[in-house]
Amino acid sequence: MSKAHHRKKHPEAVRQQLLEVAARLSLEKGPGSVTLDAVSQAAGVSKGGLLHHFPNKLSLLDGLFSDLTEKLDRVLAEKMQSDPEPKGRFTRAYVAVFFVPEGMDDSEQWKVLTIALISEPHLRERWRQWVERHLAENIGTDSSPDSVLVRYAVDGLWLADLLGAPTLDAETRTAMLGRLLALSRS
Amino acid sequence: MSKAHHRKKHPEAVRQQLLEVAARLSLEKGPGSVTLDAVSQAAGVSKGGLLHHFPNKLSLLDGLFSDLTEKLDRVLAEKMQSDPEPKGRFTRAYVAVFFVPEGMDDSEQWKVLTIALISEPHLRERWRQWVERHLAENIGTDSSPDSVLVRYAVDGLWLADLLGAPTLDAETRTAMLGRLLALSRS
DNA sequence: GACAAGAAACCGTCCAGACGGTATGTTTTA
DNA sequence: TAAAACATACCGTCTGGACGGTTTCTTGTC
Repeated sequence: MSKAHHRKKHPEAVRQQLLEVAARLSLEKGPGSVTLDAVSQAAGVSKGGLLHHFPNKLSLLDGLFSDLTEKLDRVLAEKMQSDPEPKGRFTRAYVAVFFVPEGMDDSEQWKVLTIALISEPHLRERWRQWVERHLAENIGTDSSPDSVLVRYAVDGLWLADLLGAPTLDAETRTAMLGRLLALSRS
Repeated sequence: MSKAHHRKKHPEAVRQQLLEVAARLSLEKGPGSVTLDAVSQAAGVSKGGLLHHFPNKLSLLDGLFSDLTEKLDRVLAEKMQSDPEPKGRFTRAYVAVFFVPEGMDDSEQWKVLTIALISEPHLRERWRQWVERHLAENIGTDSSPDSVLVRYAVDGLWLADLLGAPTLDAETRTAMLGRLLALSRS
């Protein structure tokens, strides 16, 4: 540490920075704007540097996917641990993660996942596996029709946010949150 | 009319064909594969021909958007007319259109809308207006929290389908459909 | 701890192909 | 015959990625 003035190398930080930039670009200017040039430049790295960390574009997107789902898994696990009631535990964690007021920085990053998923058919298979895995892991506690419905509703609101549809007023939003949580326990 | 043997030109048909091809390509190979070359070739038209109907790529996507939303409006209006109960009428039409078993040809085409929407920031504004308009038109009958929730749930299932998530079994699906319709009336 | 030596991190340039779009035809229709 | 409906040829730019360098880090050896 503390050799900042020596311009020490921080490969892991650079890698992370590249992923973050890719995510931000995709979110702000659409997935079409995620080019090797744009990403590397915005990350303050040369294109060669980028291609050192990610040998091709697909592996960059793949890395982004892994990064995001790993983070997501951690957050979900965290929320689930602090929930005393087993029934609907996963669903409530899901709600807590995705059903948040706009602008919460955390929520922004998951949006990228959806965008990447839709624009890259290749990633869909990985997503399918993610869903399948979590469904199987929580099959005892979160497979009631109501739980399923709750998660779908969250996804819907999620999508609406992503597409910039008119925002719900805070009141309705709170009411809906309560209802969703209630349904997760029924 | 009836000059079919003369190989008459059908500009309107060509235009439609171009839109259909663009939609199919976007759905099957991702929005990135929607290029002027690919679309025109797959539609059996030269690139110049395409650019005659749509002076640039944006106007092609814009045309696709208009085409799809107009069709959607027609279908929704149709469903609403054959629904005797005013309360939740729009929501039920929405459910009927989007909550259908996979493979129904009609549902495929709406998927393209979502894909285009996500990948083209420019179209999002038009979408916002579409949503706003329909929300305003049905504000008396379809603005209860439950109606909103139903529509979001449909959107969620919709997104799951789009991302190729594991399909619901027919049983659960039917049950959910019933529940959604019930909620639209509450 | 000095130092060689290889590995990892990163840079800059170049290229082939794809892409959106223009300019200019030719045929068909009204 | 004028305009609409196409086709053909072409251009400038961008993009993914290959490649050969240079710098920095790590590791083994004495």
